[in-house]
Amino acid sequence: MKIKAYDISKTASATTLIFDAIRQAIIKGDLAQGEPLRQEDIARAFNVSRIPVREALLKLEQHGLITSQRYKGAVVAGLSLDEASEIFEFRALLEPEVIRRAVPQMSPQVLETAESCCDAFGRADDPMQWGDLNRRFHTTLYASSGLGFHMDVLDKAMDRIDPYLRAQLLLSDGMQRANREHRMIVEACRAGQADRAADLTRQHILGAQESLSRYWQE
Amino acid sequence: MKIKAYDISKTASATTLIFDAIRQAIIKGDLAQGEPLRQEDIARAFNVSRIPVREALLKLEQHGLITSQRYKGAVVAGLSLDEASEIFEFRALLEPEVIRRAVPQMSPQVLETAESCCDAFGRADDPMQWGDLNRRFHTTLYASSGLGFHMDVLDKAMDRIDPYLRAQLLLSDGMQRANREHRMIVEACRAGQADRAADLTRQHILGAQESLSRYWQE
DNA sequence: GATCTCATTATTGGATACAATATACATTAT
DNA sequence: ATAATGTATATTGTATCCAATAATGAGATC
Repeated sequence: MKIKAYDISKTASATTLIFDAIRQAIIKGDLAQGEPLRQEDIARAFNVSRIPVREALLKLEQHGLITSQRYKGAVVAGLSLDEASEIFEFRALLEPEVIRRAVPQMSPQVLETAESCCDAFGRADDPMQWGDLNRRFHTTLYASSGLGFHMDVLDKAMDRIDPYLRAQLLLSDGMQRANREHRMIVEACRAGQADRAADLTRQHILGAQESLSRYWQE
Repeated sequence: MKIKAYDISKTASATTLIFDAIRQAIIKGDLAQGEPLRQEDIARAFNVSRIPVREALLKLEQHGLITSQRYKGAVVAGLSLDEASEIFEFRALLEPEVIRRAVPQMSPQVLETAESCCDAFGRADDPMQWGDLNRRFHTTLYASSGLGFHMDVLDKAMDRIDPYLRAQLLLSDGMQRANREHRMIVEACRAGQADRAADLTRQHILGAQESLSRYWQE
């Protein structure tokens, strides 16, 4: 079983815990696309019945992380390069607006956290951490925007594309460039330059997309 | 094969049917915000057990149409003016891009369908039909874009805001103006003017938002 | 009268059992 | 041998039952 199965606690519903565990496994690439997810197997792994498992799978399907067919079960969703590109473009459209709104609201504490992500990002040598820190960097800045709905759909978009983003970070200068661009974005935020932060964010995303697209065909 | 095999409604699961029914009820305003949704009641209404009902409620929660608390149940989600405005702005950001991509791909048939929506819109006197036709008008045009992810999140945004959009159509010149603007959008599409269609769409949405905001305050 | 237990009830979360469907394999007919 | 058909098995969908929790109300205490 490739899913990390915690023993269920009472604080959160079983459904939520199972959802989180499988989501992590997919995002980190532990579960490859197309991998089937059998209700019974998952239920055994978590020491629960199939009911909460089914509800977790339903949530995963809504997030686009799995696809399921009636009476046939669920598999980890695949993503073609075209679909990945579409989601990159979606992010490139949305995130500049989000950060533009966030900049005027950013507390020093938020900027501090973002910079600590940059520092840790530069020091980390575990490729898996890069993905986590990259994601935390962006969500930290965006949180100040106060935009609930935008963030909801953005989270979904990031979930969907996360494995590809991690792959992009592993490319020759992927991590180096991401680090450079992150620091420029923070700088613009600290200076209160919302438009510049928005523009840098847009280029940051489109750059990652292009980088991934180039290296895709080999 | 001479026998035409209609698919009995076995194709859809009970969960799906319940989800659709409740979604419609919320979108059309039959269920007011804050209205509690008891699993047992719904199960009786559909002659099923609570299991498919719970799964339908989960999907509705993912769509943002209801909110639920552990051991306390679900209620129809509310939406403040601020939240509604955010979603209008979200749509204003996304839909111009979607239609811009759709215009070059539109078949004559699609344009025909869109115009038939306009005609029916003008003739209809039932306010409830306006909302349906308005929605169908937009989704018809957008379908040509081939953007799967964009449409997914857009559907969610439209679901969320639909009751407010219907309210806006009921305002003094809401329906008249919508009709006018719809025809201008179709015209641009037919002429292959993607940028113009995008711009008109943006103004169409922001106009509806402003109209609703003004009315809201008095 | 107000408020604080504490039992009662209503409602949701989850487990078990059964029904519906798909898949894999064996069997038969051509 | 190949395609069609029947059977067994695996897997999902749903119903029924029990457990955990929240809402309700009656009586006790001040």
